[in-house]
Amino acid sequence: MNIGEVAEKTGLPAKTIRYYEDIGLVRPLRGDNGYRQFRDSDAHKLNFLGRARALGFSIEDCRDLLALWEDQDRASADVRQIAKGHLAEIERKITDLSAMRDTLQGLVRACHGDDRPDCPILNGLAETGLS
Amino acid sequence: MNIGEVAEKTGLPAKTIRYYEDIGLVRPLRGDNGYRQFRDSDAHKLNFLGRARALGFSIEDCRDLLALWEDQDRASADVRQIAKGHLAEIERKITDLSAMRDTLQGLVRACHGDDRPDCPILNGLAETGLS
DNA sequence: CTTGACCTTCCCGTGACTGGAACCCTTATC
DNA sequence: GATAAGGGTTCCAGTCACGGGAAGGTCAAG
Repeated sequence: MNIGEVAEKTGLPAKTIRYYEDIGLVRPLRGDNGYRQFRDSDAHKLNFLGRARALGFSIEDCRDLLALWEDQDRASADVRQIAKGHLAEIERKITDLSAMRDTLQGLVRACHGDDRPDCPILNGLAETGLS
Repeated sequence: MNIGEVAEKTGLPAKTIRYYEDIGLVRPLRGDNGYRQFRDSDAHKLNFLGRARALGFSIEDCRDLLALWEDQDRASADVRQIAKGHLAEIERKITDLSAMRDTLQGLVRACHGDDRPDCPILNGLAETGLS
């Protein structure tokens, strides 16, 4: 099938699929007209990639996961290792964002938000550790 | 003061400070030797920028916040608007990441993670919406 | 034969920096 | 006066994972 069809099936933009070929994640055949010809196995790979990306895995993680997926002799421990690492990263981000949210919420709540210039948000941002 | 000193005071890397000058967020003077000369007001601006960036505000938000900070006749409502918009963005990110975490946690828990190839994580990623 | 949808490659831009090369200035030491 | 260390300067390239758009080739329908 052509790139448009596989794009629709996988939900990935054609641009993204071309990019994935560029970096060697997928290797479709080529027809006489130069068009990419995707096999079912290519579509399944792209589907896998789309799901992994949607879970926030980096492209390099995806590359490793794909290799493990293809490897019938893999150890599930290797997969789990990658997933746990990524999970930790996600949790770190959530922690960071939650801290930002809490601070920002405090400032927003303290600000009356009218047409006067007095503003606890700006005061909070201007707080100095400078000597 | 020179860039090294203001970098230490604000906690921002010198590279970042040069970048901020490049994009017009701060405009230090120049000495006869070509070195940037930062006034206290520059250091305070950079401190403000560092705090706003640490709360995840984009550079363009920072630019607007800085302008409001400098404007004695600002309306605090304008500041609050920016902050609330950013807060909503943060909350959206937290929601997205939490969904990823939940899915991933489910997969990781289901995976025994030993030397056998059978792996619920890979199975989960391979699940297809393809016909 | 033409139209329009699809495909191709190629190059630039994104955000917010970071790293590195090549070079200049200042200060201290020998 | 020479030299070395530790500042500073500019400029260019790279990051990550694509997206936009130009210029052009291909295919099916009318």
